[in-house]
Amino acid sequence: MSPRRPEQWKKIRLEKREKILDTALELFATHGYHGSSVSMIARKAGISKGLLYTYFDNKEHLLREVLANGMDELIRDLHLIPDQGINREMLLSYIELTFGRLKESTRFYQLFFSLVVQPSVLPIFRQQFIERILPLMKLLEKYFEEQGEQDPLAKAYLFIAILDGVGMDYIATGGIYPLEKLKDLFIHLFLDEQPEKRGT
Amino acid sequence: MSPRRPEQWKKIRLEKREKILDTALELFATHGYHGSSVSMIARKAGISKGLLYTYFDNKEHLLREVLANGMDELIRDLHLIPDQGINREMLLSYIELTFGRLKESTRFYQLFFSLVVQPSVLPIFRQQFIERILPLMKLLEKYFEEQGEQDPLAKAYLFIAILDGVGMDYIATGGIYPLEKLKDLFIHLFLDEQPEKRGT
Amino acid sequence: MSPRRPEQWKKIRLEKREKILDTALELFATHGYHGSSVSMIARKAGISKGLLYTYFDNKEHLLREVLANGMDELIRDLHLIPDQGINREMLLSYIELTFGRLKESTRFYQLFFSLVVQPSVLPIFRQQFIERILPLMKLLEKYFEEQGEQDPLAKAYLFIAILDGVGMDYIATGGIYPLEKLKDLFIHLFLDEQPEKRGT
Amino acid sequence: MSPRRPEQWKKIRLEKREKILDTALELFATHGYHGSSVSMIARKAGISKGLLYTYFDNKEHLLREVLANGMDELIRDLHLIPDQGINREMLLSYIELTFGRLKESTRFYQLFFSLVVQPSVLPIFRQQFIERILPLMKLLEKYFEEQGEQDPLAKAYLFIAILDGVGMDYIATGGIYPLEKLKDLFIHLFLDEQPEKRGT
DNA sequence: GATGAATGAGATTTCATTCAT
DNA sequence: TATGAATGAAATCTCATTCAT
Repeated sequence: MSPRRPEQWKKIRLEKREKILDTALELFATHGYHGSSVSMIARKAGISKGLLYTYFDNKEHLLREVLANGMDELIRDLHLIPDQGINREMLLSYIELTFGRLKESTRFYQLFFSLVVQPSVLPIFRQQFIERILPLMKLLEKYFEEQGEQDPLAKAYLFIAILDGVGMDYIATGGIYPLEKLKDLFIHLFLDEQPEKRGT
Repeated sequence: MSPRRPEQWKKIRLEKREKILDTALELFATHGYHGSSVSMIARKAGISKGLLYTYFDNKEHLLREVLANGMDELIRDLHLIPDQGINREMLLSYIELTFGRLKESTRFYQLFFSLVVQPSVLPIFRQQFIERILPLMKLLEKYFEEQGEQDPLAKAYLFIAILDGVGMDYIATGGIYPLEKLKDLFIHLFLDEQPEKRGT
Repeated sequence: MSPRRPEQWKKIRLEKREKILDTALELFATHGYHGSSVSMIARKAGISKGLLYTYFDNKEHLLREVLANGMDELIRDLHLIPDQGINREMLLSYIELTFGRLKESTRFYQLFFSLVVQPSVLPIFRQQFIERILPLMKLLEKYFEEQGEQDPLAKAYLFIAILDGVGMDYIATGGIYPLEKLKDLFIHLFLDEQPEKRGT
Repeated sequence: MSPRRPEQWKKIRLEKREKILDTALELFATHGYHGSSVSMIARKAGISKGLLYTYFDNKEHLLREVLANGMDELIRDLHLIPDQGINREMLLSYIELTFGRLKESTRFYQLFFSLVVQPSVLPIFRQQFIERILPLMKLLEKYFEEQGEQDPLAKAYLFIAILDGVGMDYIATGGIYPLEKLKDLFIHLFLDEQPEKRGT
């Protein structure tokens, strides 16, 4: 056997790392962090426990990496620049992307929600989450303000709540959930409605 | 000395049982089922591990009882009779009650959501949950149909999604969440709107 | 309710004590000493754990009493006086009684055998047992010597071994064991045979 | 450094497994199944409790393996083929081997007897035991029939009873038991006797 | 006399982590 | 790099015994 060149080694390591992260995501998402043992993860990933510990310092670090990994994927191509404000088109594309990601990365959303609901598992997580969502809230508030909403902040909260609620219900019910319909209804609700007509 | 009378024993047991259930709910909700040890629960409830096992056969049974207990409280006074259909007033009262319960029984909602998202912890739970929510869905669909909605089922899904999303966000953010505002917005959205005006 | 007279109390206590001993015998015999919990015994005897401890100091004492009780029953009417030697008639009656006791007190034999085989459970027991069986051995040896046996001690050992073996097999196989036949064969073997004819 | 080769791992595991089985046999035999804790076994075998569970799924499985192991040893070289019947020579060799095994594998016999007497510990065991002894009974019955015995089945029962009784007494009394003498007497009883002379 | 709640020690079992090879 | 044996702490659960009433 010829010795592998450095970049080959690197590639192998990266692939194996990815494999571990995927497996860990799946197990953490379905059984929870405390409900998934390192042995289970290693076995399902097809490696030894010992090797896993050369990739990740410990179980908590593994969880952090799983989260970081998933977050990166989640916000890929999702460029909402806080300073510039958003328009109707940008919001539409944001919604489309978010619903798409929900389908692609269901597992990650599942883990995500479980950690949001149960923050004691990884205390820093909730803080990070709030920090990340605040800029979005600001943008939404500004957008709804420009649209002439009476209470733009509340509307922003509602926007987020629906995204979260649809996500949770989609995860809870699985394939039978009418995700597309909900998306259309959602878009209709936030983009087509003419708020100035309300109350007249 | 005379032994305690049966009703004395009963009272003692009932009170202690309640205490254990409360403690377990709190810990299961914040740390998750696997993240809460029986020792923790016993210590926090001020009793020995051994005694806990005279009240509940095992940890899983304790969880089931916690759930059953919470469910009972959740649906107390919430009489939606499937056969008769619902009107505006009944829906309003349902919403008011649900938002109220969210505030009163936040802990239970937290546990509830975590189990919905992570069904492997207690597999029967998801099934039970779906069975319980189906009648409500039917009622909502019928109501929205009578209101002249184009897609009443989707609207019903949206209704549930918002409740879930608001609940989750309220739990995730704690006291700072503008629950009352969201309730008003929610009521406005589903009860005040005149759908026949849409698109005109 | 009129207060019970002292002898009534005494009678009640004695009966309850008997009930506990019976229950303990049954459980110790079937599940073993370590396999039978005090709770099980109390529940099956229809009393509370606390009461049991007013009758017996602790679990080991209970076992001792069970053994003493059973032993008394076992050797009732079985008068083999070491000094006087035994004759054919006495031996026959001893065999008859022993086989009869095996049927009556199967449970006790079961416990007995289990303790003989596993002496660490109650260390004193083996010693007591050996002390009790030695006089019988002496009598048997003397009897077989008088019968002209070549090796009377070995014959005595065989005598005991068959009793033990039949007892064990009877317990192991239950009702289907042909105890009567074995008794006849046994009697024939030790009482009918004319040893002086052997080898001629 | 290179990892251990598979056969090295295998050898290590096999040896340690044997060590655990030996220790478990000794403790189960002397203190009984319920009387021997996993901690005791692990400590005596010189390993941690945790490691024991990588070798055996649980305590009951350990007991089963101990039994299977011992059974294999017990019946090694003991070929009694049911179809062909047995002759005097084969029976003699069977007796010799059995008495030999009693000496070699005293511990196993001890465990064996305790489980026969107390079947609730491992319910399947008694059934297995009966199934294994039935063929032997059949062979013995046929042999004694050919020898002209009046009641060959009873004689077969007696044969087994003596083996069991001698075994039990040997275990109960330890080194002082005259095993060899009993063997000679046993052989004399079943192989030298001329049954046709009886009753004349 | 009688109850059964209560305990603490210890039982069985699991698991994150380390280590020799 | 990779293995899986090995550990010790901690998890779930049991049980002999005590105690207030």
